[in-house]
Amino acid sequence: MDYSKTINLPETDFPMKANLAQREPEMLKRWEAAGLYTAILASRDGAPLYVLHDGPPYANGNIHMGHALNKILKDVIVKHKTMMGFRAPYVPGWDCHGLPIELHVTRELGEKAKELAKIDIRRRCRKYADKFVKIQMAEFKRLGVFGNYENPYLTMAPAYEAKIVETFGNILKEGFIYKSKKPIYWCPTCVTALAEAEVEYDNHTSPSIYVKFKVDPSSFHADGVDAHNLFVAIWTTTPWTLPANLAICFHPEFEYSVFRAGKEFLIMADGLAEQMSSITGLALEDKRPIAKDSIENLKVSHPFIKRESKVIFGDFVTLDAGTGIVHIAPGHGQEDYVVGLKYGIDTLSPVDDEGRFTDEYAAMKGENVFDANPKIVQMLKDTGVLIFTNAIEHSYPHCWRCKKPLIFRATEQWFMKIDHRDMRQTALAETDRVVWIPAWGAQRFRGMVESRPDWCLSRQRSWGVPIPSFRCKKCQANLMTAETVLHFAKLSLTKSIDAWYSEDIANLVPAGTTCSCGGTEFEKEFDILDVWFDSGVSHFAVLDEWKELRWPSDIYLEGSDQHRGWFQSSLWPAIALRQRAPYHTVLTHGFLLDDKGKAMSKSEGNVIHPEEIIKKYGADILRLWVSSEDYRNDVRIGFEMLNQVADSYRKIRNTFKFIIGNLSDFSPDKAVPYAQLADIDKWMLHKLYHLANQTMESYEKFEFHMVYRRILNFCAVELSSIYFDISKDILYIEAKDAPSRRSNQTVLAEVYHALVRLVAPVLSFTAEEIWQFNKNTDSIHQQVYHPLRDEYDNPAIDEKMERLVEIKTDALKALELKRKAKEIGTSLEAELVIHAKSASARELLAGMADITRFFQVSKVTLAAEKAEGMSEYDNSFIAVAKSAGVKCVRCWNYFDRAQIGANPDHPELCARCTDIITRSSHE
RNA sequence: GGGCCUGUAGCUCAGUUGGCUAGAGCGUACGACUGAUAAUCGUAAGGUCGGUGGUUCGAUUCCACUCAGGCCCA
Repeated sequence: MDYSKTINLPETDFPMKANLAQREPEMLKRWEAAGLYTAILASRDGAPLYVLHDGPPYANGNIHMGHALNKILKDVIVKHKTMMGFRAPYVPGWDCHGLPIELHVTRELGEKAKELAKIDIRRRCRKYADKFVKIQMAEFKRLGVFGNYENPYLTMAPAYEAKIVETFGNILKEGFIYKSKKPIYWCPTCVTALAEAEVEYDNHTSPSIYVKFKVDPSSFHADGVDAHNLFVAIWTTTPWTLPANLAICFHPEFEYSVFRAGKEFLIMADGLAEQMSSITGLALEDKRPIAKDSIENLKVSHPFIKRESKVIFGDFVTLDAGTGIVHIAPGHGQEDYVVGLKYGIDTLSPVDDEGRFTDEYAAMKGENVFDANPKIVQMLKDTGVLIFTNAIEHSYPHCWRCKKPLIFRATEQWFMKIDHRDMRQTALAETDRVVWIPAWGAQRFRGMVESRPDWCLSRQRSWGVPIPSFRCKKCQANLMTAETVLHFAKLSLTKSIDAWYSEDIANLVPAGTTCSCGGTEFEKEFDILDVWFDSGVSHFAVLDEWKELRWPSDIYLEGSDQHRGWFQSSLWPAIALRQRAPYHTVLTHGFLLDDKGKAMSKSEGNVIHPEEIIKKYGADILRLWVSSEDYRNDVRIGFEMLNQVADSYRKIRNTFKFIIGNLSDFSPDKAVPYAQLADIDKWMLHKLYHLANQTMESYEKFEFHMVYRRILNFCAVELSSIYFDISKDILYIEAKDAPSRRSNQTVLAEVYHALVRLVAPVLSFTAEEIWQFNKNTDSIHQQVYHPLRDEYDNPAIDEKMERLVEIKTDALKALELKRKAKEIGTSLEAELVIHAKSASARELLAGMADITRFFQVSKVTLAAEKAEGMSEYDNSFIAVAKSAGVKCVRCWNYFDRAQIGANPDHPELCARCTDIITRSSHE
């Protein structure tokens, strides 16, 4: 007779094969149709709020793995907090203004771009950004990231733009904004400022000159040195910047000496003397080291303009070329500018928009700086301060558009003052108050806050929020007050920000605005705000404005590059206006690298796209992968890892399938009270209790890789390998409603309810699939974590089971030997004789009710002493023998012949199976 | 060149204040089962804890240097 129909095999249509690539999009449709995000928030009405404020990705291009990592992490946090019972809204945002988009648009337009008005460029940029917001939104949704996609925040939305202007106005009102000069890349041909990204490096031939700066004889004394013939030697490839020279810069740690060159004496770095000699042919003799304090005391004058050149120090000076002393023109070089700020040196830049000298260098007024180079060299020669000249070819910045060489030139820019009203101090205090994860973020951030210079807020571009400053036509004075800015902010709300470009200036300033000179006619200026300011005020524009949110946020979560970026650009406006940081916690993740630990780049050809992974594996695998990595460091990705994660996924999925299948005839009313459960059931609940607590704790600490680890281990070891394997003898074999079977099912149901929720923040699709498979009408994501009763916590049982599992481990080794010897196949064919080493373990074994089931053998004999034929293992002595008994064809256990077939109707069954069969056939 | 960070089995991660033969899961090999079956179970083999030097009775854990890699500056 075929008894296989009489056993309770797991029964379920829950598919083993996930087929995520197909099933997930269907799930997304259902979620969307059900308005799930809104429903989840509604289900948390009145609950405590948890605000994760989204850092806006740039609306340009498709998303990459970095985006996927970032958004999935955010989503896991939001879903976890929701499971914890919080109301955790998530408003995604996009950064829409800025150079990359403007460049894209203008490059596409080509020559036509020059003819288009700013407002037309802006219109095209807006359209372009809009397109990618939509694309990225769809991509984020596909990852299973829940959020308010109906009403996201866009930095180019009218209300947001108005908020940017308003915030700028408020900060101006508090006295943080000032205008000053700063050097930037400038194309004299196109008459425009250029951003770093628009600069192309190409070879260019420049004059290479060594120039001497005269030292005031009263400032230096040394035996054998004629102080009246003493010079500091410098080297430069831009003679035209010499009229703007205001200082010479030494390295604070290099060795410098006075060298005799004929009748003259030159000061330069020891390390470059030889190189200079060989280039210039100048013999440098009688080296006399010169100490740093002597250098500090030097008074040096400009080579051809009657003024002092200040002696300063900077560690950007190198020994690669030149003299080890750098000529400093703060108006014409980045390093010059920075070191100039430090020493309080003026930012002189006597060059106009077309690259011609101005009144400030009257001697060559109107002369193009590149044309002026040879003239300056000639003049240096005539004045007798030129040591040497030739030409060199080197890499030099060029304009991407006209391909002509660029200059670095100081222009008027708007700045936000950092050291105003103790803002830096307040920022540092706030830095200490914020929780940084990982902790080293605090140090890194602190260092940046301590040293950051004033924030240059203005850009000479088209695609951004205009700085509404204007000029008096009469006296040319610059006019911009809090009143005029706030007036425009209001106006932009009704008329759109583009009014700055389209409307007459008279309509944009408050009525009656008058310049101090009495002028009432104005003209607009067209600088825009740094896009970092746009996103930096998102906490005002979003947290204050969306009714479901609150200022400040609980957490910001971005890549660690944002320590310098968004975390800071968000901090300063917040400190300036509210004296506190807009976040309580700042969590950072590392960068995505390829499987060898190298950065991903197109040129390396090692880029993996999220789309690729979703197509091949599904979003849940990608999400599970994210959770498997310790994202606080850089994370590597490769197909080996993804395959591993896919294997883990299958383990978890099959665990659920097994549970579901074995619960097919179970309902809560059939549950068995805790007190009546068998030890192993209680043990399982104990393990579950701790798994749940530890998993939730790991979520709380944002250690998702520990969540992954714990759950996977639990599924593989506690459940699959131990509990399920042992329980099958009850679940399959016993009568459907046998108390032991109902006990198992009670435990399985608890495991199910706890586990499906614990897994949901990560495996969002699969958890929902499981949940809805079980005829639930709501979403798993509306649930809270399954509460487990404290009575499940049972350390005594745990201790006991631990000891028993140790013995079972021994037994498995013993059985494996027999299997290797081809004496047995399944362990049920074997019998064990066990003598545990410790008395306590012997006692435990003796007290076991289901010892053969636990060891999964047909017979266990407990020996009082170690006996002949036993082998030693870690915790016991064990002998294994092939059972001499007969197999019950139903339960597959082996019994003495006498115990089989007592009932003639069932000659091949053991007593237990006979009993089960006969009783069920009477029903 | 500077600031910060990372480097434990093939992979992903654990390793409490320095102290027993450095752990886990996965993968791999071999095997069992065929009543979780494109599943499940078992056993086993894998590590000079990036390298060198130092402190210490003793270091994966502390210090210095170094190599490789990352982020941010210059």
